[in-house]
Amino acid sequence: MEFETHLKELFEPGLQEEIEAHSVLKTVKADEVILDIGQYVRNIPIVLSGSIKVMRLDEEGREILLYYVGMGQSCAMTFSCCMENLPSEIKAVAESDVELLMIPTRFMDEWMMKYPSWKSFIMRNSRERFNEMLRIIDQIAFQKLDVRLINYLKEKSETQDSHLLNVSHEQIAKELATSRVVVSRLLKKLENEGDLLLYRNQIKLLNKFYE
DNA sequence: ACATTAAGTGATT
DNA sequence: AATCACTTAATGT
Repeated sequence: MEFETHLKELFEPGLQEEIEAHSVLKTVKADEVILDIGQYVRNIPIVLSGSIKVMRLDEEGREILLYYVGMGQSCAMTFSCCMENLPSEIKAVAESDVELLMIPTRFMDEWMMKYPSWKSFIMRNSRERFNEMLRIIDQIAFQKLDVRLINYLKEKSETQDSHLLNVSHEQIAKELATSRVVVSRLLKKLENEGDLLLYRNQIKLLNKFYE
């Protein structure tokens, strides 16, 4: 099974033996709940095949997708939960049929000290997760600002009754409560898409902008 | 020619 | 998205 080959690249020999000795292989069918909110984490899962979706519930009990955990990855939330022995804040469901390697949480501390590769595995996972969620948040926030900027420009051209706006990126940033760099990037994107032209202290809105 | 300010970019968090 | 650090372009003196 590719479980062996995959782990050999990831962990040093001593740790591989420990994993084999202490972990339990578990297979989960698609749509099966692996970890529910409020449950205590007893095992650190490592996904060998398939993928898991991790979500949380909002006030109305609707499910919000946080991220997917794919092969060779582990769930970052379980790390923090099991360290402090706190109940899970998240719900994990098998997206497809999944093969999991379940490692009892009691090995966390010990392996952390003993095996550099375990530590970097945990670190890498946390970082990947963090970056992925950051990207999602940025996309949502970015779209909001994108719309706000476009509305701002439309309003401005209306009140000034002109397609040529005399305004600096810095001024716009101030009005939209953001940074100049962000405005510059957004405007640059609009320029590349052919919606407007940029000059120093001036922005020319093209016909395409109003479509 | 030199200083100052606006805008562009890449990398990081 | 925000911030930093740095570059490049435009303007003013």
